[in-house]
Amino acid sequence: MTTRRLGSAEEDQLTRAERDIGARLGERPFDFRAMAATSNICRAATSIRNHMEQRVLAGYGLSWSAFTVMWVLWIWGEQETGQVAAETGTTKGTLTGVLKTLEGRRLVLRSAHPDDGRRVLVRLSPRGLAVIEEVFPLFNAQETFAASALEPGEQEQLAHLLRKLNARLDAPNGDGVDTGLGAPYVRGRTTMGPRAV
Amino acid sequence: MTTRRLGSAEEDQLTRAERDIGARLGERPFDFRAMAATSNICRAATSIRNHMEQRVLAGYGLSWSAFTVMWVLWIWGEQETGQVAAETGTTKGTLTGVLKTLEGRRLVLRSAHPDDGRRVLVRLSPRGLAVIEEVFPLFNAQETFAASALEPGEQEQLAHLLRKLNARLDAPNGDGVDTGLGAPYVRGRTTMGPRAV
DNA sequence: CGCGGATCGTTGGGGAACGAACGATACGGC
DNA sequence: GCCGTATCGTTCGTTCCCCAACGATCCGCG
Repeated sequence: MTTRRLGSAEEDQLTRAERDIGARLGERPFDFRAMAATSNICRAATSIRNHMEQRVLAGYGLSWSAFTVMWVLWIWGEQETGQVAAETGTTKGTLTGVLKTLEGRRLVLRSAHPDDGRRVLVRLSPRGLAVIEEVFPLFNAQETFAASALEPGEQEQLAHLLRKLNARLDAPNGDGVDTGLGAPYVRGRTTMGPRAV
Repeated sequence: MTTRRLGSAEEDQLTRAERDIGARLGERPFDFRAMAATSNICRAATSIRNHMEQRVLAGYGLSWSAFTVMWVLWIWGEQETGQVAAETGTTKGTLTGVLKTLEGRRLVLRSAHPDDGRRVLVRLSPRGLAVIEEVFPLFNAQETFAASALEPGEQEQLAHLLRKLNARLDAPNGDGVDTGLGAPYVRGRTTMGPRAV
């Protein structure tokens, strides 16, 4: 093994992919520390989400987005749809569709804003409340399973490091219009911008 | 506003969302440690991916999946499409579409397997090689930016913790058919072969 | 050989998500 | 009071992705 740029102390812990990458790119001046951190974040998030969708949410016919919306309404109560969109990390247009689905299944209720005719308030229906109160314990149990690879102190340290990283990414360029309350289980975008090349 | 700068002391603390969650669910016997770890992973991954798509990939008209495929071909060279699908974490069907797009843009080349008529080999075209060699340094520079919220030692520790967590999630039930080489920037769900549920 | 089962890549349908454009509503300058 | 501007939620068109079939190909066994 001829990799030397990567951390030599804990090479035993590197994944096979990371070793191959070091062998392929090790001579180039890349930031392998940052690469290891960010790529493992992406990988972990994908694994967690797949795990949850398959083990918990599929049994209730809930998409990740739908679960996230219900979670936000559960924690913070009735809200305007714009706030929910910001907190769940989706666009307003997407949220309209998600809410339509949830409303069709009688899990959420829409109501007009008392003072502002443009706004719409959303809240969990009694049935939606029952669902999230049943689903989330299962969800949390799977979180426990995933985190059980780490000691409690390690779990806290992981969260601590990620919070610092998130603080940097959430507000990179000014303007205090941050993503709202910062709901944890955010959902990401998928599209790209203009076509080039 | 840029004037609203949180002191580093506060950044150690929980996010506003986490405090609200504690206020809302604190009385219930949930695993808040695991919740903090997993939810911050999801949040960080979303932020990273959005950041990369907007700052780097959009300028080249590359989707995250397309970038991941090109990255795999860059590191591991010519491969069968099935291997690429497994390593990038997409289904075979999705990969067909991605490869069709990339082939239409002359970034990858398909060729028949010499021995097995069912299989198809994929590799980067010279133009695709030029693109990934131009894009990845920019990508890595943004990784550096994201990770700059942490000290080098913290970056390594973060990667270390995530590797342990990934190891647990990647092979929970040993049907042995792991996800291949374990490409870092995985996307979507890994092709789940048999019906597990 | 020849046939049945297994494996591979492709296809088509449906769901999710984004961005841009649209009507409806609220607010402020005149 | 009125009209231009801003904001809010919805709709529309596109892109992306998963999944369940499907045809093509390979392999083992009689």
